[in-house]
Amino acid sequence: MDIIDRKIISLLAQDARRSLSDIGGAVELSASAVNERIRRLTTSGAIRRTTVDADPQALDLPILAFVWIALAPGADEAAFRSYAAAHPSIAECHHVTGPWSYLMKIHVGSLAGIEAFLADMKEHGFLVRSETIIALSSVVDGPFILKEGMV
Amino acid sequence: MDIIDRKIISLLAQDARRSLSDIGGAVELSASAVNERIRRLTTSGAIRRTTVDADPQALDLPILAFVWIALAPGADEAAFRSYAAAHPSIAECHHVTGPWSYLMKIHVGSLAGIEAFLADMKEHGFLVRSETIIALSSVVDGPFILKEGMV
DNA sequence: GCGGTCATGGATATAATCGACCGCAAAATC
DNA sequence: GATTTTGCGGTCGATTATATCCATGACCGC
Repeated sequence: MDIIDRKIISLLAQDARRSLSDIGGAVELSASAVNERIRRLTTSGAIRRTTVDADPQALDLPILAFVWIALAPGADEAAFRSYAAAHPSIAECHHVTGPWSYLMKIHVGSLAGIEAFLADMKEHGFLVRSETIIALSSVVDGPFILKEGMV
Repeated sequence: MDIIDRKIISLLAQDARRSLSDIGGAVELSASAVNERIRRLTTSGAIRRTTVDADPQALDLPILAFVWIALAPGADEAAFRSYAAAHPSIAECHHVTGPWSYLMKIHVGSLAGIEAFLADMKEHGFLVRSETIIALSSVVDGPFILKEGMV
């Protein structure tokens, strides 16, 4: 993982469809060498995957919200984790410091979608208390990766 | 934007390097048709870009934190926005509801990096008050896109 | 029936992949 | 300390796979 690898990752981050020879030109290496480096970065896990950043608006998911939750006492943490992993609306879910247990980032179609989301978690017995913060606008937007179950 | 377009986006989200004929097989369309759909999705903006999801650990940015900030009264919002957009550590920055002005997601190399980050914002005159939440672990991890200035 | 939209299939251009070979630098040996 | 060995990472050219383009044809709504 040298400076060239970083440069390659940075270039791919901007546009993963650039050709190997194009990238090679940018880092002064042959296409083959770049290919080999990308292969190594991928197998070592430094590059986790190549993906597409979609527009949530175009997919009818205009609402971005952050949900803090306190897990119900005695809740099955493992069950919660697989629930969160499989849930199509949950883009991220982090165990965090501070007064709450988890912070989740969710994409939904409407405010009703937030209500349904919270109700579903309550039904599953995970939720005792939560706080929802809605993003009004995004100065710097993270990529939106469509989850499998969301189709 | 029909169900096939969504399926294509979903397939690309999992692995943007799949071949057109491969995707064509999955959605029962020819490679050409898939190519044309992807072209349309890209020009219409439904697909914003193809990118690579990197491992922050591999890039020596093991710490993920969320920072709430209250913008200094009378601070130049436009200046703050361009500062945030250009800042290499800021993966996301959202204007949000609730008691704080902005919620930011940042990747740094160490706890000292958080301190430096906050100090820099204070120096720029944006910050009056902030609260930092550190992610201990991630149940569902968002993609990490290496920002240009981070190389 | 007509125009527009979208898919097909084959031809062509472009790009990725593979294999043989080379050079440098570090480790091992004399 | 000099020399050989070894392994990593590179280049180049050949091969294969893939994307792109184009002409044609089916389907749908008007």
